[in-house]
Amino acid sequence: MTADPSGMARPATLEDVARVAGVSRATVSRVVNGAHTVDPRLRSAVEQAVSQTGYVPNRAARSLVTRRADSVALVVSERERRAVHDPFIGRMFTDPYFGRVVSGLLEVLRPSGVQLMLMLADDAASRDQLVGYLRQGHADGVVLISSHSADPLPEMLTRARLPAVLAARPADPGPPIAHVDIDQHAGAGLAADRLAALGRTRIGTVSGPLDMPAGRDRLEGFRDALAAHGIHEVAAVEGDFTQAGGAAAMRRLLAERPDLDGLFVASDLMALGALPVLYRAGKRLPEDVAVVGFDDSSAALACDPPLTTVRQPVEEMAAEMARLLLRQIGEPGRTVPSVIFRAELVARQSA
Amino acid sequence: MTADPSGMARPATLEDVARVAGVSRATVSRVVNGAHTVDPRLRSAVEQAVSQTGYVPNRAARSLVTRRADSVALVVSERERRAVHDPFIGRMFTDPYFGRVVSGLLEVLRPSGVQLMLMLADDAASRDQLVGYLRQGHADGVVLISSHSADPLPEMLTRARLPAVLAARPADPGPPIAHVDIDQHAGAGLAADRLAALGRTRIGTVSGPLDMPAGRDRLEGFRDALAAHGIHEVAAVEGDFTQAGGAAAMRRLLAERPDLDGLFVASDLMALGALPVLYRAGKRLPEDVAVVGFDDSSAALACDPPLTTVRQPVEEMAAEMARLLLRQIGEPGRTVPSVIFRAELVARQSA
DNA sequence: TTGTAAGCGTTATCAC
DNA sequence: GTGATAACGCTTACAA
Repeated sequence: MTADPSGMARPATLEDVARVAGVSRATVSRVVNGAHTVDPRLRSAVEQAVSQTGYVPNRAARSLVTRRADSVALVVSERERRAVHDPFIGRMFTDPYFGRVVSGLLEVLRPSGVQLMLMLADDAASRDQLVGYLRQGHADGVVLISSHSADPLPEMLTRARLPAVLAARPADPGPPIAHVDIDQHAGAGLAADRLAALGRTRIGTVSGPLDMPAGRDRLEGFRDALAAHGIHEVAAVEGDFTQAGGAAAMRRLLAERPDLDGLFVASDLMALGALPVLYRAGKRLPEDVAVVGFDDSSAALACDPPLTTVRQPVEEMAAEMARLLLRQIGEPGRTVPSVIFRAELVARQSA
Repeated sequence: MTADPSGMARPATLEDVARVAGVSRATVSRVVNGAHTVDPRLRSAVEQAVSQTGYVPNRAARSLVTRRADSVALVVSERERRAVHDPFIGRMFTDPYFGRVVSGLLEVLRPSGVQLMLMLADDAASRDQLVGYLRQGHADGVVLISSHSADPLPEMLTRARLPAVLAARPADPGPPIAHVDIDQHAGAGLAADRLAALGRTRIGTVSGPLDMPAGRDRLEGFRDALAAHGIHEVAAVEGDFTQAGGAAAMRRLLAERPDLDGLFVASDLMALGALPVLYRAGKRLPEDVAVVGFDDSSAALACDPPLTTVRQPVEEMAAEMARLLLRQIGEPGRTVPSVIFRAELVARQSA
């Protein structure tokens, strides 16, 4: 950063550093890459030259020869956008879940010097382009957040032999691809246990989309645990994991089961939409209706009263995804195991 | 994608395509880059060879020679993390605002074939590293979301002559750097107008952090407009733009001004935290207290009743940032103007 | 342990 | 209009 009077000088290259330090390019390269086979005296000369010139490696040049990008892509895969209703792309981006994933990924990626690229796939063309980029080594691997189980991307990534980790269990007849998830079935069971422990018997649930493994698993887990408590009848309506969808589903559920006293909403965000509907119907929480959510996202605290919910440690899970991905990138061919986290109930005041 | 029996074959290069098409590398490069100086017959031969081989340009190689990365960085700049309370980095990531920005940026960037990298700067070391990367051409420009006005990054980017656009007005004695913002002062005035029109006179406000231009401008704009309505006394407490902070500030405000009948909360997220505090104090909305928020984020709809608020078209603003940045990248040296959007009141049921 | 030199895949400057 | 050919900045055998 020192000798830069012209203001817009060309960034220093390995060659420049070598000249200043009085060694060869190769030696500088070794020092920069932390090789152990360098004379301590030369090393410190090089290190001084590096800071004197403000040298930073050119990633494009490095990438070209190493065939690694030192970056990974966070791919958000969505259904095709609905032209009219969604003026802007990426519904997922405004879900609190997304930010938590980013935070967890960066926690691990940053210390490793790996950059994070953000990509959106929402139709066949964008998926093809995406896989093309990745096959070119533009990114070394993929963390995939998929919003629907018919998504062809996991299959495409597997076939292209690209390191990838899914942010949820893949769809059932899917490729064997590493993923990080919580035990959705058991987690939903905790919600059932809670309602049963409170003596609630007239049970309803706003489920997630049933074409997503998470939606399906939570509904089944809830039902199974309820059955174990001797409750076999449960009114269920399908939501879409959005707040507005939660409100709409709640209205239908209430029409179907006006006397309900125990409610499981399969995501906090949907609960945020559902609660006002309950209030408008004259219900008090938790006296009239005990409500349990799912996620333990910021939406749970946004509820009034604060929502009792099933905690999903999204940041930790994302950090684990990053670790799995880096390992997979580091040891190509070796398949890494999936990791399933345990869910736990966070008791607050709604149930 | 056709001739790929080995599964993990080396991606096709320009050379490969040239061989298949029976032309030179240079011609293929011209076709790929859309040059007009190529014979239509050769062009179509090349195009066929491209799709036959599944060729995708290697960005690293291209970058190396063009000195452009065809990517921009979304930099989130935060104060140093507080070791104990924040187990994970990037508080900004979980703000609904962040997702909206991403969505708006991608809307413009994607069609331009420009990738988005996500970076976090939260201490001196990370800032230096960041500027180093960028000076190396690792990204062509920066969209900066800064969470505090003492942030040295705008200054650093300006000095390094890096194309950059700020997601808000820079701090007052700051570098002349392009930014996109709304007219915060006028926007907050709309909130004041609304409360005045409703006949409210015992006014309070939960402001944003006063060390941020947005926080300061909204408070001043609110006060100035109120004064124009003949209301000169207003109780103000400082919040931090988070939900928990909104709740805490609301408690202090209520202690100071228990009889208040008109409230302006400088962000919807803070309002989400403030409302339950009001309810617990026995206030009804909007009868006892009329409340106006700011942002028109998803949090406004999460409020019960739905929050009357000042709309900030974040997605559109982010799209504009992307456009400004691309223009700045395309015409180096030329400074682009800043863009100030108009705020508007969205009337719902809280005021 | 250090230096030399050969690429990595692309664009761009030339002659043709 | 097309084709050689020389960079771009780096890593990595291989030679010394």
